Amino acid sequence: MKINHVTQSGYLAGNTDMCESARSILDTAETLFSEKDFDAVSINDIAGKVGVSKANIFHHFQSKEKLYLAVLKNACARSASALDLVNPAPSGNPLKQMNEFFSGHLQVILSEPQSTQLIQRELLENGEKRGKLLAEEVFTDTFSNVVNLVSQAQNQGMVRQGVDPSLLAFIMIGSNAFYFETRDVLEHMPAVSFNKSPEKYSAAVFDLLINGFK
Amino acid sequence: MKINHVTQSGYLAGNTDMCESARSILDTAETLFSEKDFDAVSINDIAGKVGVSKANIFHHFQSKEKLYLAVLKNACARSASALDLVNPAPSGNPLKQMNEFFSGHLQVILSEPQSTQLIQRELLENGEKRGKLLAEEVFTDTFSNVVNLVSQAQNQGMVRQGVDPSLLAFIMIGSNAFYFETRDVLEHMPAVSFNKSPEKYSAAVFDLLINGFK
DNA sequence: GTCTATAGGCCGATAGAC
DNA sequence: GTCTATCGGCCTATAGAC
Repeated sequence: MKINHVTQSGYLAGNTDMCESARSILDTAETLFSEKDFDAVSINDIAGKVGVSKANIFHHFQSKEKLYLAVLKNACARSASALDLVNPAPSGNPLKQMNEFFSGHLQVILSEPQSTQLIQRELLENGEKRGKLLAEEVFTDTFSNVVNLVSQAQNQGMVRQGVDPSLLAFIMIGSNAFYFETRDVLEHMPAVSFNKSPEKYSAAVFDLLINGFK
Repeated sequence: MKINHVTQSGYLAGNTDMCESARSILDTAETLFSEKDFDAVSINDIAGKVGVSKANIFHHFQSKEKLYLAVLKNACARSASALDLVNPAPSGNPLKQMNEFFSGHLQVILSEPQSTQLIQRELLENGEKRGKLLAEEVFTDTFSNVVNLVSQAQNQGMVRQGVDPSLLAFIMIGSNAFYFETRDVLEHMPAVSFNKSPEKYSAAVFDLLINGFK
Protein backbone atom coordinates (compact mmCIF):
# COMPACT_ATOMS: atom_id res chain seq x y z
CA MET A 1 0.00 0.00 0.00
CA LYS A 2 1.27 3.43 -0.86
CA ILE A 3 -0.67 6.57 -0.22
CA ASN A 4 0.47 10.00 -1.13
CA HIS A 5 -1.25 12.71 0.84
CA VAL A 6 0.74 15.45 -0.74
CA THR A 7 -1.31 15.31 -3.90
CA GLN A 8 -4.35 16.11 -1.80
CA SER A 9 -5.40 19.57 -0.79
CA GLY A 10 -5.41 18.56 2.85
CA TYR A 11 -7.09 16.50 5.52
CA LEU A 12 -9.55 19.24 6.27
CA ALA A 13 -11.80 20.52 3.55
CA GLY A 14 -15.49 20.78 3.12
CA ASN A 15 -17.08 18.30 0.77
CA THR A 16 -20.66 19.36 0.42
CA ASP A 17 -21.21 18.38 -3.20
CA MET A 18 -22.09 14.73 -2.93
CA CYS A 19 -25.06 12.74 -4.11
CA GLU A 20 -26.88 10.28 -1.94
CA SER A 21 -25.12 7.09 -2.97
CA ALA A 22 -21.73 8.71 -2.64
CA ARG A 23 -22.63 9.67 0.92
CA SER A 24 -23.67 6.09 1.69
CA ILE A 25 -20.42 4.82 0.28
CA LEU A 26 -18.45 7.31 2.34
CA ASP A 27 -20.30 6.48 5.56
CA THR A 28 -20.00 2.73 5.11
CA ALA A 29 -16.36 3.07 4.16
CA GLU A 30 -15.72 5.04 7.34
CA THR A 31 -17.27 2.30 9.42
CA LEU A 32 -15.25 -0.44 7.74
CA PHE A 33 -11.98 1.54 7.61
CA SER A 34 -12.31 2.31 11.29
CA GLU A 35 -12.74 -1.39 12.09
CA LYS A 36 -9.94 -2.65 9.88
CA ASP A 37 -7.01 -1.09 8.13
CA PHE A 38 -6.67 -0.06 4.49
CA ASP A 39 -5.54 -3.38 3.07
CA ALA A 40 -7.98 -5.44 5.10
CA VAL A 41 -11.01 -3.65 3.65
CA SER A 42 -11.77 -4.40 0.00
CA ILE A 43 -13.91 -2.40 -2.37
CA ASN A 44 -16.02 -5.55 -2.59
CA ASP A 45 -16.72 -5.38 1.15
CA ILE A 46 -17.86 -1.79 0.90
CA ALA A 47 -19.94 -2.35 -2.24
CA GLY A 48 -21.65 -5.36 -0.69
CA LYS A 49 -22.55 -3.55 2.49
CA VAL A 50 -23.82 -0.44 0.70
CA GLY A 51 -25.68 -2.45 -1.93
CA VAL A 52 -24.03 -0.96 -5.00
CA SER A 53 -21.60 -2.34 -7.51
CA LYS A 54 -17.85 -2.08 -7.28
CA ALA A 55 -17.77 -0.03 -10.47
CA ASN A 56 -20.09 2.50 -8.90
CA ILE A 57 -17.62 3.16 -6.13
CA PHE A 58 -14.87 3.76 -8.66
CA HIS A 59 -17.19 6.09 -10.49
CA HIS A 60 -17.70 8.37 -7.47
CA PHE A 61 -14.20 8.04 -6.02
CA GLN A 62 -11.52 7.40 -8.60
CA SER A 63 -9.47 4.99 -6.56
CA LYS A 64 -9.45 3.15 -3.27
CA GLU A 65 -6.80 5.53 -2.03
CA LYS A 66 -8.90 8.58 -2.77
CA LEU A 67 -11.87 7.01 -1.05
CA TYR A 68 -9.75 6.34 2.03
CA LEU A 69 -8.45 9.89 2.05
CA ALA A 70 -11.98 11.24 1.76
CA VAL A 71 -12.95 9.11 4.74
CA LEU A 72 -9.95 10.30 6.72
CA LYS A 73 -10.61 13.93 5.85
CA ASN A 74 -14.20 13.54 6.97
CA ALA A 75 -13.17 11.97 10.25
CA CYS A 76 -10.60 14.67 10.96
CA ALA A 77 -13.14 17.42 10.27
CA ARG A 78 -15.79 15.81 12.46
CA SER A 79 -13.35 15.20 15.27
CA ALA A 80 -12.02 18.75 15.10
CA SER A 81 -15.47 20.32 15.10
CA ALA A 82 -16.56 18.11 18.00
CA LEU A 83 -13.53 19.27 19.95
CA ASP A 84 -14.27 22.90 19.14
CA LEU A 85 -17.55 22.55 20.96
CA VAL A 86 -15.64 21.39 24.00
CA ASN A 87 -13.82 24.68 24.29
CA PRO A 88 -15.58 26.12 27.31
CA ALA A 89 -17.07 29.58 27.46
CA PRO A 90 -14.57 32.09 28.83
CA SER A 91 -16.97 32.97 31.60
CA GLY A 92 -15.89 30.54 34.31
CA ASN A 93 -12.54 30.62 36.02
CA PRO A 94 -9.62 29.11 34.11
CA LEU A 95 -9.28 26.14 36.43
CA LYS A 96 -12.88 25.18 35.84
CA GLN A 97 -12.39 25.67 32.11
CA MET A 98 -9.43 23.30 32.14
CA ASN A 99 -11.44 20.72 34.01
CA GLU A 100 -14.36 21.09 31.61
CA PHE A 101 -12.12 20.68 28.61
CA PHE A 102 -10.46 17.65 30.12
CA SER A 103 -13.64 15.72 30.87
CA GLY A 104 -15.32 16.93 27.67
CA HIS A 105 -12.38 15.85 25.56
CA LEU A 106 -12.58 12.30 26.91
CA GLN A 107 -16.33 12.23 26.29
CA VAL A 108 -15.82 13.31 22.69
CA ILE A 109 -13.21 10.73 21.79
CA LEU A 110 -15.22 7.98 23.44
CA SER A 111 -18.41 9.07 21.66
CA GLU A 112 -16.64 9.23 18.27
CA PRO A 113 -14.77 5.94 18.33
CA GLN A 114 -14.64 5.65 14.54
CA SER A 115 -12.93 8.98 13.96
CA THR A 116 -10.67 8.47 16.94
CA GLN A 117 -9.62 5.03 15.78
CA LEU A 118 -8.91 6.24 12.24
CA ILE A 119 -6.80 9.14 13.44
CA GLN A 120 -4.92 7.04 15.97
CA ARG A 121 -4.15 4.46 13.32
CA GLU A 122 -2.92 7.16 10.96
CA LEU A 123 -0.67 8.37 13.77
CA LEU A 124 0.65 4.90 14.50
CA GLU A 125 1.13 3.70 10.93
CA ASN A 126 2.13 6.83 9.08
CA GLY A 127 3.46 9.10 11.78
CA GLU A 128 6.94 9.29 10.37
CA LYS A 129 5.88 9.86 6.80
CA ARG A 130 2.98 12.18 7.44
CA GLY A 131 3.63 13.48 10.91
CA LYS A 132 4.13 16.95 9.57
CA LEU A 133 0.84 16.94 7.70
CA LEU A 134 -1.08 15.56 10.67
CA ALA A 135 0.53 18.10 12.95
CA GLU A 136 -0.27 21.02 10.71
CA GLU A 137 -3.76 20.09 9.69
CA VAL A 138 -5.25 18.24 12.62
CA PHE A 139 -3.42 18.53 15.90
CA THR A 140 -1.86 21.95 16.09
CA ASP A 141 -5.12 23.87 16.30
CA THR A 142 -6.69 21.74 18.99
CA PHE A 143 -3.44 21.51 20.87
CA SER A 144 -2.73 25.22 20.86
CA ASN A 145 -6.23 25.92 22.13
CA VAL A 146 -5.46 23.78 25.17
CA VAL A 147 -2.06 25.40 25.59
CA ASN A 148 -3.72 28.81 25.54
CA LEU A 149 -6.22 27.69 28.14
CA VAL A 150 -3.39 26.59 30.43
CA SER A 151 -1.41 29.78 29.78
CA GLN A 152 -4.37 31.94 30.73
CA ALA A 153 -4.77 29.94 33.92
CA GLN A 154 -1.08 30.44 34.60
CA ASN A 155 -1.33 34.20 34.06
CA GLN A 156 -4.09 34.32 36.63
CA GLY A 157 -2.02 32.36 39.11
CA MET A 158 -4.03 29.15 39.02
CA VAL A 159 -1.12 27.24 37.51
CA ARG A 160 2.19 27.73 39.24
CA GLN A 161 5.19 29.14 37.43
CA GLY A 162 7.64 26.44 36.47
CA VAL A 163 4.96 24.35 34.81
CA ASP A 164 5.31 24.25 31.04
CA PRO A 165 1.82 24.92 29.62
CA SER A 166 2.52 22.77 26.57
CA LEU A 167 3.57 19.89 28.79
CA LEU A 168 0.45 20.09 30.91
CA ALA A 169 -1.71 20.28 27.78
CA PHE A 170 0.15 17.28 26.36
CA ILE A 171 -0.40 15.21 29.49
CA MET A 172 -4.10 16.04 29.58
CA ILE A 173 -4.65 15.00 25.97
CA GLY A 174 -2.39 11.99 26.35
CA SER A 175 -4.14 10.73 29.46
CA ASN A 176 -7.41 10.67 27.58
CA ALA A 177 -5.92 9.15 24.44
CA PHE A 178 -4.28 6.39 26.47
CA TYR A 179 -7.57 5.69 28.22
CA PHE A 180 -9.22 5.29 24.82
CA GLU A 181 -6.49 2.99 23.52
CA THR A 182 -6.43 0.69 26.48
CA ARG A 183 -10.14 0.60 27.27
CA ASP A 184 -10.57 -2.94 25.94
CA VAL A 185 -7.60 -4.25 27.85
CA LEU A 186 -8.45 -2.30 30.98
CA GLU A 187 -11.65 -4.29 31.35
CA HIS A 188 -9.63 -7.41 31.98
CA MET A 189 -7.12 -5.93 34.35
CA PRO A 190 -7.52 -6.86 37.99
CA ALA A 191 -7.23 -4.17 40.62
CA VAL A 192 -8.10 -1.27 38.38
CA SER A 193 -10.82 0.84 39.89
CA PHE A 194 -11.31 3.43 37.18
CA ASN A 195 -12.29 1.29 34.22
CA LYS A 196 -15.93 1.36 33.17
CA SER A 197 -16.23 4.93 34.40
CA PRO A 198 -14.68 7.69 32.30
CA GLU A 199 -16.18 10.30 34.64
CA LYS A 200 -14.38 8.90 37.67
CA TYR A 201 -11.21 8.63 35.61
CA SER A 202 -11.41 12.26 34.51
CA ALA A 203 -12.06 13.48 38.02
CA ALA A 204 -9.29 11.41 39.58
CA VAL A 205 -6.68 12.35 36.99
CA PHE A 206 -7.49 16.03 37.20
CA ASP A 207 -7.22 15.91 40.99
CA LEU A 208 -3.85 14.21 40.63
CA LEU A 209 -2.66 16.83 38.16
CA ILE A 210 -3.78 19.71 40.38
CA ASN A 211 -2.43 18.50 43.68
CA GLY A 212 0.26 15.98 42.75
CA PHE A 213 0.72 12.70 44.54
CA LYS A 214 2.96 13.99 47.32
CA MET B 1 -7.39 -11.27 7.86
CA LYS B 2 -8.41 -13.50 10.70
CA ILE B 3 -6.05 -14.57 13.39
CA ASN B 4 -6.92 -16.85 16.20
CA HIS B 5 -4.60 -16.51 19.16
CA VAL B 6 -6.48 -19.02 21.22
CA THR B 7 -4.92 -21.90 19.37
CA GLN B 8 -1.53 -20.67 20.50
CA SER B 9 0.01 -21.49 23.83
CA GLY B 10 0.47 -17.81 24.56
CA TYR B 11 2.28 -14.66 23.65
CA LEU B 12 5.08 -15.46 25.99
CA ALA B 13 7.05 -18.63 25.54
CA GLY B 14 10.65 -19.41 24.92
CA ASN B 15 11.55 -20.58 21.43
CA THR B 16 15.12 -21.72 21.62
CA ASP B 17 14.96 -24.52 19.06
CA MET B 18 15.46 -22.70 15.80
CA CYS B 19 17.94 -23.10 13.02
CA GLU B 20 19.83 -20.24 11.48
CA SER B 21 17.57 -19.50 8.52
CA ALA B 22 14.47 -19.65 10.68
CA ARG B 23 16.03 -17.03 12.94
CA SER B 24 16.80 -14.80 9.96
CA ILE B 25 13.23 -15.16 8.76
CA LEU B 26 11.88 -14.31 12.20
CA ASP B 27 14.11 -11.27 12.58
CA THR B 28 13.36 -9.90 9.14
CA ALA B 29 9.67 -10.56 9.62
CA GLU B 30 9.76 -8.61 12.87
CA THR B 31 11.31 -5.63 11.12
CA LEU B 32 8.77 -5.69 8.30
CA PHE B 33 5.76 -6.40 10.54
CA SER B 34 6.75 -3.54 12.79
CA GLU B 35 6.89 -1.18 9.82
CA LYS B 36 3.65 -2.28 8.20
CA ASP B 37 0.66 -4.29 9.29
CA PHE B 38 -0.12 -7.94 8.63
CA ASP B 39 -1.81 -7.54 5.26
CA ALA B 40 0.66 -5.02 3.95
CA VAL B 41 3.61 -7.40 4.37
CA SER B 42 3.71 -10.34 1.97
CA ILE B 43 5.65 -13.55 2.32
CA ASN B 44 7.34 -12.51 -0.90
CA ASP B 45 8.63 -9.34 0.78
CA ILE B 46 10.11 -11.32 3.64
CA ALA B 47 11.58 -14.03 1.41
CA GLY B 48 13.18 -11.44 -0.85
CA LYS B 49 14.77 -9.54 2.01
CA VAL B 50 16.07 -12.67 3.73
CA GLY B 51 17.27 -14.24 0.49
CA VAL B 52 15.32 -17.49 0.71
CA SER B 53 12.37 -18.85 -1.19
CA LYS B 54 8.75 -18.43 -0.25
CA ALA B 55 8.40 -22.17 0.18
CA ASN B 56 11.20 -22.17 2.70
CA ILE B 57 9.29 -19.79 4.93
CA PHE B 58 6.24 -22.05 4.78
CA HIS B 59 8.48 -24.96 5.64
CA HIS B 60 9.70 -23.39 8.90
CA PHE B 61 6.46 -21.63 9.83
CA GLN B 62 3.35 -23.36 8.56
CA SER B 63 1.40 -20.25 7.68
CA LYS B 64 1.71 -16.49 7.53
CA GLU B 65 -0.44 -16.26 10.62
CA LYS B 66 1.83 -18.52 12.65
CA LEU B 67 4.86 -16.55 11.53
CA TYR B 68 3.20 -13.33 12.65
CA LEU B 69 2.29 -14.84 16.01
CA ALA B 70 5.86 -16.05 16.50
CA VAL B 71 7.06 -12.52 15.77
CA LEU B 72 4.55 -11.05 18.21
CA LYS B 73 5.44 -13.55 20.91
CA ASN B 74 9.10 -12.72 20.46
CA ALA B 75 8.44 -9.00 20.71
CA CYS B 76 6.32 -9.39 23.83
CA ALA B 77 8.96 -11.51 25.52
CA ARG B 78 11.74 -9.09 24.65
CA SER B 79 9.73 -6.10 25.76
CA ALA B 80 8.75 -7.75 29.03
CA SER B 81 12.29 -8.80 29.87
CA ALA B 82 13.60 -5.35 29.03
CA LEU B 83 11.07 -3.87 31.41
CA ASP B 84 12.03 -6.33 34.12
CA LEU B 85 15.50 -4.88 34.08
CA VAL B 86 14.00 -1.47 34.72
CA ASN B 87 12.57 -2.55 38.05
CA PRO B 88 14.93 -0.73 40.35
CA ALA B 89 16.77 -2.30 43.23
CA PRO B 90 14.76 -2.06 46.45
CA SER B 91 17.63 -0.23 48.08
CA GLY B 92 16.78 3.39 47.35
CA ASN B 93 13.76 5.17 48.70
CA PRO B 94 10.43 4.46 46.98
CA LEU B 95 10.17 7.91 45.44
CA LYS B 96 13.52 7.49 43.77
CA GLN B 97 12.50 4.03 42.62
CA MET B 98 9.37 5.41 41.01
CA ASN B 99 11.38 8.06 39.24
CA GLU B 100 13.91 5.49 38.05
CA PHE B 101 11.18 3.25 36.71
CA PHE B 102 9.50 6.14 34.96
CA SER B 103 12.55 7.39 33.08
CA GLY B 104 13.80 3.84 32.47
CA HIS B 105 10.48 2.77 31.03
CA LEU B 106 10.56 5.57 28.48
CA GLN B 107 14.13 4.70 27.55
CA VAL B 108 13.16 1.08 26.98
CA ILE B 109 10.19 1.71 24.73
CA LEU B 110 12.17 4.25 22.71
CA SER B 111 15.11 1.86 22.37
CA GLU B 112 12.85 -1.03 21.30
CA PRO B 113 10.69 0.73 18.72
CA GLN B 114 9.91 -2.46 16.80
CA SER B 115 8.49 -4.35 19.75
CA THR B 116 6.70 -1.27 20.99
CA GLN B 117 5.14 -0.58 17.62
CA LEU B 118 3.99 -4.20 17.23
CA ILE B 119 2.38 -4.28 20.65
CA GLN B 120 0.75 -0.89 20.22
CA ARG B 121 -0.71 -1.96 16.90
CA GLU B 122 -2.02 -5.16 18.43
CA LEU B 123 -3.66 -3.04 21.11
CA LEU B 124 -5.20 -0.66 18.60
CA GLU B 125 -6.36 -3.19 16.02
CA ASN B 126 -7.31 -6.18 18.11
CA GLY B 127 -8.02 -4.71 21.52
CA GLU B 128 -11.62 -5.74 21.62
CA LYS B 129 -11.05 -9.25 20.36
CA ARG B 130 -7.89 -10.02 22.22
CA GLY B 131 -7.87 -7.52 25.04
CA LYS B 132 -8.20 -10.26 27.59
CA LEU B 133 -5.27 -12.21 26.22
CA LEU B 134 -3.06 -9.14 25.99
CA ALA B 135 -4.02 -8.14 29.50
CA GLU B 136 -3.28 -11.54 30.98
CA GLU B 137 -0.12 -12.36 29.13
CA VAL B 138 1.62 -9.07 28.56
CA PHE B 139 0.39 -6.13 30.56
CA THR B 140 -0.78 -7.39 33.92
CA ASP B 141 2.64 -8.42 35.18
CA THR B 142 4.41 -5.22 34.26
CA PHE B 143 1.50 -3.12 35.40
CA SER B 144 1.17 -4.77 38.79
CA ASN B 145 4.88 -4.31 39.40
CA VAL B 146 4.39 -0.59 38.97
CA VAL B 147 1.28 -0.61 41.14
CA ASN B 148 3.24 -2.39 43.86
CA LEU B 149 5.99 0.19 43.62
CA VAL B 150 3.47 2.97 44.12
CA SER B 151 1.73 1.13 46.94
CA GLN B 152 5.00 0.70 48.80
CA ALA B 153 5.70 4.39 48.40
CA GLN B 154 2.24 5.12 49.72
CA ASN B 155 2.76 2.89 52.76
CA GLN B 156 5.89 4.83 53.57
CA GLY B 157 4.06 8.13 53.29
CA MET B 158 5.69 9.33 50.09
CA VAL B 159 2.43 9.16 48.18
CA ARG B 160 -0.51 10.78 49.90
CA GLN B 161 -3.61 8.83 50.82
CA GLY B 162 -6.43 9.46 48.42
CA VAL B 163 -4.25 8.70 45.40
CA ASP B 164 -5.21 5.43 43.71
CA PRO B 165 -1.96 3.55 43.10
CA SER B 166 -3.32 1.91 39.97
CA LEU B 167 -4.30 5.31 38.58
CA LEU B 168 -0.86 6.77 39.21
CA ALA B 169 0.76 3.72 37.64
CA PHE B 170 -1.56 4.01 34.66
CA ILE B 171 -0.74 7.69 34.13
CA MET B 172 2.99 7.02 34.32
CA ILE B 173 2.87 4.26 31.72
CA GLY B 174 0.40 6.20 29.59
CA SER B 175 2.50 9.36 29.57
CA ASN B 176 5.40 7.40 28.17
CA ALA B 177 3.28 5.48 25.67
CA PHE B 178 1.74 8.70 24.39
CA TYR B 179 5.17 10.26 24.02
CA PHE B 180 6.21 7.28 21.90
CA GLU B 181 3.09 7.45 19.73
CA THR B 182 3.29 11.13 19.02
CA ARG B 183 7.05 11.51 18.71
CA ASP B 184 6.92 11.93 14.91
CA VAL B 185 4.16 14.52 15.07
CA LEU B 186 5.69 16.28 18.04
CA GLU B 187 8.70 17.22 15.95
CA HIS B 188 6.52 19.41 13.79
CA MET B 189 4.55 21.06 16.56
CA PRO B 190 5.44 24.66 17.29
CA ALA B 191 5.87 25.77 20.87
CA VAL B 192 6.64 22.36 22.29
CA SER B 193 9.74 22.46 24.38
CA PHE B 194 10.05 18.83 25.39
CA ASN B 195 10.33 17.10 22.04
CA LYS B 196 13.76 15.78 21.07
CA SER B 197 14.58 15.22 24.72
CA PRO B 198 13.02 12.23 26.48
CA GLU B 199 15.11 12.95 29.57
CA LYS B 200 13.68 16.44 29.96
CA TYR B 201 10.22 15.08 29.32
CA SER B 202 10.59 12.40 32.00
CA ALA B 203 11.90 14.88 34.54
CA ALA B 204 9.23 17.48 33.84
CA VAL B 205 6.33 15.00 33.93
CA PHE B 206 7.55 13.43 37.15
CA ASP B 207 7.86 16.83 38.76
CA LEU B 208 4.34 17.64 37.64
CA LEU B 209 3.03 14.37 39.05
CA ILE B 210 4.78 14.89 42.37
CA ASN B 211 3.85 18.48 42.98
CA GLY B 212 0.80 19.08 40.80
CA PHE B 213 0.32 22.21 38.77
CA LYS B 214 -1.31 24.30 41.49
C1' DG C 1 -25.32 7.02 -12.62
C1' DT C 2 -25.55 2.20 -12.43
C1' DC C 3 -24.74 -2.22 -13.92
C1' DT C 4 -22.13 -6.97 -15.67
C1' DA C 5 -18.08 -8.87 -17.22
C1' DT C 6 -13.40 -9.12 -17.25
C1' DA C 7 -8.58 -7.81 -17.53
C1' DG C 8 -4.22 -8.25 -15.21
C1' DG C 9 -1.65 -8.86 -11.10
C1' DC C 10 -0.34 -10.38 -6.52
C1' DC C 11 -1.56 -13.22 -2.80
C1' DG C 12 -1.04 -17.49 0.43
C1' DA C 13 -0.16 -22.02 0.06
C1' DT C 14 1.22 -26.62 -2.10
C1' DA C 15 3.56 -30.26 -5.12
C1' DG C 16 7.44 -32.39 -6.05
C1' DA C 17 12.45 -32.57 -7.49
C1' DC C 18 17.00 -32.40 -5.36
C1' DG D 1 16.15 -27.88 4.08
C1' DT D 2 15.93 -25.61 -0.02
C1' DC D 3 14.44 -24.84 -4.41
C1' DT D 4 11.19 -23.94 -8.96
C1' DA D 5 6.79 -24.09 -10.72
C1' DT D 6 2.17 -23.65 -10.17
C1' DC D 7 -2.72 -23.61 -8.38
C1' DG D 8 -6.84 -21.26 -7.15
C1' DG D 9 -8.53 -17.13 -5.28
C1' DC D 10 -9.13 -12.35 -4.37
C1' DC D 11 -7.65 -7.82 -5.38
C1' DT D 12 -7.95 -2.96 -7.80
C1' DA D 13 -9.38 -1.06 -11.72
C1' DT D 14 -11.48 -0.68 -16.46
C1' DA D 15 -14.54 -1.48 -20.67
C1' DG D 16 -18.73 -0.97 -22.37
C1' DA D 17 -23.90 -1.64 -22.39
C1' DC D 18 -28.07 0.62 -20.57
